Amino acid sequence: MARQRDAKNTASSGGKSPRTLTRKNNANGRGHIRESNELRLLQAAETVFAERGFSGATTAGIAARAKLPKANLHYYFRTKAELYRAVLANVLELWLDELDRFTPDRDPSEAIAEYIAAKLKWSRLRPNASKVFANEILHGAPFVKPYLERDLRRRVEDKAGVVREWIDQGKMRPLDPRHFVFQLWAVTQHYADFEVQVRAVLGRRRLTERDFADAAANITRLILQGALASPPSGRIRK
Amino acid sequence: MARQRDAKNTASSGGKSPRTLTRKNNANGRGHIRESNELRLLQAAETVFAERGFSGATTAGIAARAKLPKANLHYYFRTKAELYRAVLANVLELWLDELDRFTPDRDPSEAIAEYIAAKLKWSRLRPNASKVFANEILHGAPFVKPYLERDLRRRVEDKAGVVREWIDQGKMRPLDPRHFVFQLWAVTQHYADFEVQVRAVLGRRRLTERDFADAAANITRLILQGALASPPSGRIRK
DNA sequence: GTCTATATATGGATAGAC
DNA sequence: GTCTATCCATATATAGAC
Repeated sequence: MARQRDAKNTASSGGKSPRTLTRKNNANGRGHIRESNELRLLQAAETVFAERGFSGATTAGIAARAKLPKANLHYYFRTKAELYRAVLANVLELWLDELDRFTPDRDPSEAIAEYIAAKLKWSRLRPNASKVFANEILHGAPFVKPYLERDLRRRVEDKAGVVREWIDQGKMRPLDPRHFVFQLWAVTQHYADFEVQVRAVLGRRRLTERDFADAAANITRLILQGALASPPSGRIRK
Repeated sequence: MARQRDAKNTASSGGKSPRTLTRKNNANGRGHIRESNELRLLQAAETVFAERGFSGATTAGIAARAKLPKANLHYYFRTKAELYRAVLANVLELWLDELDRFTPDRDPSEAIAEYIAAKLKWSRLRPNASKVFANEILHGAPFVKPYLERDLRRRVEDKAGVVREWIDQGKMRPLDPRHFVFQLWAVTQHYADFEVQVRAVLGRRRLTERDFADAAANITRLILQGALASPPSGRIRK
């Protein structure tokens, strides 16, 4: 019983666990402690899971980074796996809606450019979120496989339909929409997931905003030139 | 310091460790046992490190998969880290020379298409090698950072020079050569590293040769259309 | 609701028999 | 050169005092 806590309630939604209602955390504004502690743990966990992976991360390490005693962590999140799930849920929520810009009525060049910019923005602002997800997928998606096979698949199918419409309208070159989405994901997330390598090659101690601007410009040009029906060349335009 | 064994000696080069020379492993053809055992351990390790990461992998698990007792593993590779280094060295060797097709005199469209095909081939044939490397980078490259900062950086600088020449010759659009290389890496390695996600979205139980052929076709078209100076449109050609 | 102290498990590494 | 038995460190999780 009271041992089962929902991973989702930590994902910034307001869903309080029953236990929260016990003492001093209602109308008058209490429950701050729980909320702020959970948030600190989630942030710490995002960093540590990104740096060390699931197995490499230790609850002691996460707690230390959050500046809370280890037992406290286990009070808020019963197991390491539960905390990990909560972190993953955050990442998915972060990315989920960015593909929504793909609608048949929009200009593909605009929608695609915006999507690239948005994903790169997350790679810059939340590299650890991206890394945790990458690590999860890399190792066979033991936690999020069902999500990939249901929700993500549908979502991509859906947006693939939009891309097909763009192609039919003569706005894009003929291409496989699903592979196209893979390519968008790959090039944008690369700057978070392979950050160390990017830094090494560019000779940077840290990636600057400028570097990300360069990346955005290069990616956008490459993708748009590569995928859009070239306006100057004499393609059929309805 | 005698504790440090060179990672490279295990990487299929003939460099035998001193200990190898003790009993029955020279001219007359012995040392088979060692060679075959090391090979089996390396293959098992590649799989297990790919599936679980460095911390998640256990020497017991690797030994079990290689069908050798755990102590045997520690006989051939003193520590888990040493075995891991050997696996990494294999991957690097695998990829190292593929960029060599980039030479100023070659046609960029050919060289680039070949490079994409080669990297995709490795993603198909040795996905675990790619995953081990991705995992290493993801977690800050604790083992290969020096390699990235010296060898890899120089190599990319070198090939960036070639791309610049191609641009100057009017064969490619103006773009940042280093980011261009990142994009090649990202889209090709994606099919190994994010394989589970690709499978989920495509609804495959396994990726087929056909899937890789589709990926190759889509990537090649996108990149070539995106990066090459378009012959039909009226760009300046020296 | 917080934290110290600890039970229990697991894994890396090695000693020492064969 | 091989492998069983074991040492020791570390990690998850919880009991129980505050």
